Amino acid sequence: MKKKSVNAMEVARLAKVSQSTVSRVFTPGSNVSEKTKRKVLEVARELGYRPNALARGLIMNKTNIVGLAMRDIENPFYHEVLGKFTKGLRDRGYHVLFVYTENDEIQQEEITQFLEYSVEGVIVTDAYLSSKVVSQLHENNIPVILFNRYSKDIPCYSVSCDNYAAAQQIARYLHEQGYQNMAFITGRENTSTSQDRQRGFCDFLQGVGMAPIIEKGDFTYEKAYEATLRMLAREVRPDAIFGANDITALGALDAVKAKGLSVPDDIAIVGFDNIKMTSWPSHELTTWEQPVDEMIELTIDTLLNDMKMGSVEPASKLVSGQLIERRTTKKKI
Amino acid sequence: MKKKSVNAMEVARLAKVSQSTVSRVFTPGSNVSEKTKRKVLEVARELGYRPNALARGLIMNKTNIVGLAMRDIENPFYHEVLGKFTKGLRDRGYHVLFVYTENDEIQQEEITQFLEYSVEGVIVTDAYLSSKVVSQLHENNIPVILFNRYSKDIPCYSVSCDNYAAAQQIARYLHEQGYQNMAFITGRENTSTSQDRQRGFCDFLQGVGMAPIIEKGDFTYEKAYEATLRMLAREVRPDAIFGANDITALGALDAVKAKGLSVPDDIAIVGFDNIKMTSWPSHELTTWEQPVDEMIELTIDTLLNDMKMGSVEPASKLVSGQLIERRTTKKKI
DNA sequence: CTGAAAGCGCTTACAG
DNA sequence: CTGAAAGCGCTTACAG
Repeated sequence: MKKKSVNAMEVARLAKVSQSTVSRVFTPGSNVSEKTKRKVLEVARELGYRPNALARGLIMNKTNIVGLAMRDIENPFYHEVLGKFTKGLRDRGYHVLFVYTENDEIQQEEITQFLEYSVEGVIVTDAYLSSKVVSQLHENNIPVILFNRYSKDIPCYSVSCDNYAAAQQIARYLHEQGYQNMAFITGRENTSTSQDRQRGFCDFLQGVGMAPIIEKGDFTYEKAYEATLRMLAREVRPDAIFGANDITALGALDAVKAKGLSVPDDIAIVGFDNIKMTSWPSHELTTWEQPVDEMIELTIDTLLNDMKMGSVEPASKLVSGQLIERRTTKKKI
Repeated sequence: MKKKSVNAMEVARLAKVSQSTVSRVFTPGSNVSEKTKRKVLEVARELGYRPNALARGLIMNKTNIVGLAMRDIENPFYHEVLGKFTKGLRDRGYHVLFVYTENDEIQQEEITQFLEYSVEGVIVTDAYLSSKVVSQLHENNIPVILFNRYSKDIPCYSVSCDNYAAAQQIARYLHEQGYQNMAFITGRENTSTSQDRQRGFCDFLQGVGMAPIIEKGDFTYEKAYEATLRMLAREVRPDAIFGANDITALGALDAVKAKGLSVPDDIAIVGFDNIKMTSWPSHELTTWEQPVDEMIELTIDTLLNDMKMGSVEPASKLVSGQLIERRTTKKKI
C-alpha cells in the first residue's frame, strides 16, 4: 500500500546530476554551483522531495531531537512551560520527543525511548530522576538537565527559580505588612521546590522570632483545601497563608472564603508561579512570578552548550523572579 | 568528544555470533535458539546495547513516531488531552513528536518537520489545517486525524464530541428548568466546536420559540468576562448563560458575581468540557462532560487503522458525553 | 537455527 | 564544482 517516498536518487536522475550533488544542495554551506542548485531545487519541488531526517541523523550522528519528560499534573504552569520549551527548541532547529511520566520517577521505559531514538539531550520537568537513570544517559553521552528541580545526589545540570530566596522574601514581605501568625502549605514533600520554599520561609521567620504553622499538601487544590480547613480548626488560626504553588494558594483561598472569612482582612494568602488564573478578578492572588522565559532560555542554552562541550562540571543555576502584589494581601494597620 | 555508542556488530563480536543474529534477538518473533539468545542478551546488557531506532526505522520504513500538533492555549482541557494521547500512544508502542502551533493554522514548518521525520500519522488538536497541508501529508501517505475539530472542505478523519447534540440538550435542560432568556458566549468563531455548540443551542431554542442573545468570545476568560459585562448592561439581561467552553463560563461566572448578582438565582451558567477546575467549591459549575478517554481511544485507533488500511473513506466520528449538574443552575419555581 | 550480503536514504572524504 | 564509493546501524530474503 505504502507508496515509496521520493529519495535523493530519484531527484538526481531527473535533474541529471549525481545523488551526492542533490545531497549537497540540501546541505547548507556545501559547494554547489548556482545553476545546478536551481535545477535540483526545481526537480525536488516538483517531486515533493525532502531529505529524510532519519537517514541524515544516522549518518551524521545528530538527530536534532531533544527528549522532554514531564509529570502528569494539573498545574497549568507546566503547560505553559511545555509550550515555551517546544517553541524555544524549534527556534534552534530541534524537535521534541515528548514523554509523560505517570509516576514520580522517570521510568526505564522513558529512558529507553530516549536512548533508542538517540536524542541529543533530555529535559526533565517536575519529575524525579534516579541517579541510575542519569548515569545511564550520561554513559550514552546524552546530557540531562532538570527544570525547576534539582538533587544534590545527582550530578546533573539544573535550572530553577531561587525558591529559597524567594520564599524568604515572601516571609519578609508578610512580616513587613504586619502579619503575625503565618502558615505554609507544602507541595509534594519529596520535591526540592517545596522543600526550598518551606526552608526559606521558615528560616526568615525564625530570624524574626516567629515559627510558622506547617500543613502538608501535595501541590493540588484539593489537598490544599483540606489542609486549610484543618488549619482553621486550630485554636489559633493563621493570619497569613503561603501556598507552595498557586494551585495550593487557590485551594486555601477558597477554603478560607468557604468558612466565611475574609481575604485579606482575616487571612492573607500568597501563592507561587503567577499562573494566568491568579490574575482573574475572582482571585487576584498575590504571588511570586517565576521568570519563565528566562528560565526556559537558560535551560535550553545550557543543555545545548553541554551537548557541544562534552562533560562540563554540572551546575545548578538559579534565577530570581519577583513578588506580584495583588488583592489577597494588604498592609495591616 | 562523542563516544561512539555500541552497535550490533560489537555485540556480535563479543557474543561470537553474526550481526544478523544479534538483530534477530532484538526482533520479536525471529528464529533464534534459546541458548544464543541468552548469550547475546547478556553481552548486550553488559555493553548497554540498544537497537538504534533510527536505523531500524530507516530500513523497516516504520518509525513508530506519531506527530501531535496543538495550538498554544490556556485551556487546561487540552493539557489533559495531550497527556492522555501521549500515554495512549505509548501503550501502543508509538512515540510522540510534539509541535506547538503559534498561529491558528498549522504552518508549513510543522508539516515539514513531520515529513522529514517520517511520522506515521498526525493528530491535530485545536488547530486549523488547510486542505493544502492535508493533501501534502496524504501525498506522502501520512494519515491525519483531527481531534475535536473538523472541516467539511477537508478530506480527513476527525473525532469530536457531538457538539451540536450536546448544545441542544443543554438548551433543553435550561428550558426545562424554567429559564426564559438565554445567552450564548461564543468561542473563536472559526472553530467548528464553537459553531456547532452555537447552532445546537439556537436550533433547540428556536424550536420552542426563543432566540438567545449571542455575544462574541474567543474561548478565553478575559473575553468572556467582557462579553458578560456587555450582556449585563443590556436592557433585558439574560437569566442563563451558556459558555462555549468552561473557561468562558468561568469568565461569565466571575463577571456576574462581580456585578453583585447571584448565581444561579439571578443568572444560571453552563460550561462545556468539565475541566477539573469546574468542580472546585468556588465554581461548582454545571457543564457538559466530554468523554475524553473514549475520544482519545477512538482517535488513536482510527489513526492506527487508517495507517494499516491505506486510504479509507475519511469519516467524522462523534461521541456523546453528558451533562454534569452542579450549583450554577437550578430548577426555577 | 545461523551467516554473508544487499539495501534503507543519506553525508562526506577522496579524486578529478 | 562534481561524481563514485564507503559507511551510518539496522532488517531480511537467501542459502545452507
